[in-house]
Amino acid sequence: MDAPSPAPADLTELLHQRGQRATPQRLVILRELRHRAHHVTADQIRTAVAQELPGMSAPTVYATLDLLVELGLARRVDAGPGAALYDARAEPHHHVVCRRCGRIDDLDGDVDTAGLRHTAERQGFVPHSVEVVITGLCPGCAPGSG
Amino acid sequence: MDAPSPAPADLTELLHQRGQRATPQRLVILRELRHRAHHVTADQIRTAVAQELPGMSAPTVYATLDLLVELGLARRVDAGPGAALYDARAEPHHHVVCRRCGRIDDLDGDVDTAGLRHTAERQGFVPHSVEVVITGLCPGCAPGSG
DNA sequence: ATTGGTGCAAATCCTTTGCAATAGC
DNA sequence: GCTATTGCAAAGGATTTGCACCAAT
Repeated sequence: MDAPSPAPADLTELLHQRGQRATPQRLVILRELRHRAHHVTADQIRTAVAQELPGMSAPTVYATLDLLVELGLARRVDAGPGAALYDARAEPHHHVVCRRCGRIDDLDGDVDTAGLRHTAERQGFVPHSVEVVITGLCPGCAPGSG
Repeated sequence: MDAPSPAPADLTELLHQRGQRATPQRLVILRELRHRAHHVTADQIRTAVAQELPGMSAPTVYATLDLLVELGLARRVDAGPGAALYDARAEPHHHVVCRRCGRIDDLDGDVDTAGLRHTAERQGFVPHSVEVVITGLCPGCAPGSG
């Protein structure tokens, strides 16, 4: 199948390879990100990990999330105004955003990202990740549902 | 110099149908948006139209862009941190973002948005627009290009 | 011991809000 | 004339920066 969620130990190794340090903050943030099935904001991460590591600062959260994205262990999703979202789901997946209530859900199903990547390559780009965001009305906000 | 592109008169009519007013600010912003081949930030719009309508305020620009998006005449693209982008290109198109220099280009080619919309519908969503953003390295930043 | 990382607080940037004056209908 | 819309200024929220202390290697 697909990747069986690499253990957080990988992060330690990855960091050491780059001459960086495996701090508790980094390990805990990645674990929390993986523990969550869905996308979270930087602030939600901060709140969530406060139980394990009280006093973690916002700059640390942002820096760590950026680092995880750079390492390819997390994805950043910009879906409209407000805070950016992060997730560490192993399988590729995309999102639907309700433009009325702001709700964000996963879009399951097969997306031809290979084709999209190929198109980008033809333009000289080296694709790294593909984000698909569908804007519309969620079941709760769609007319005729309430 | 004048606009051979679709007449802004459409906007006037659309607004009147909704009991709203066709102000010069709205007409000029839409024309400017259509005149530009690419995506622009709200602030770039403000700078650009300053020649025609000096003193246009930021709130007006944001409100107008929101309105145009709501009317389906413009699209908002969230591609990473920083300011949101807007464009009024008629044909569906998507974007590639360089994660090193931040450059944003159009991704040309056929994207199966119909399939994506259908997938969203199966989840009970009413899709409005589909955004595809590919992150990676642009030709200038890719290794081996210079 | 070294130096990368963290926390604090303030700064910065983007966007929205409140209200009086203006201009479109 | 009625009221939507504008402009001003300031607030609001998300993210980043500078610097001193601490902790991972």
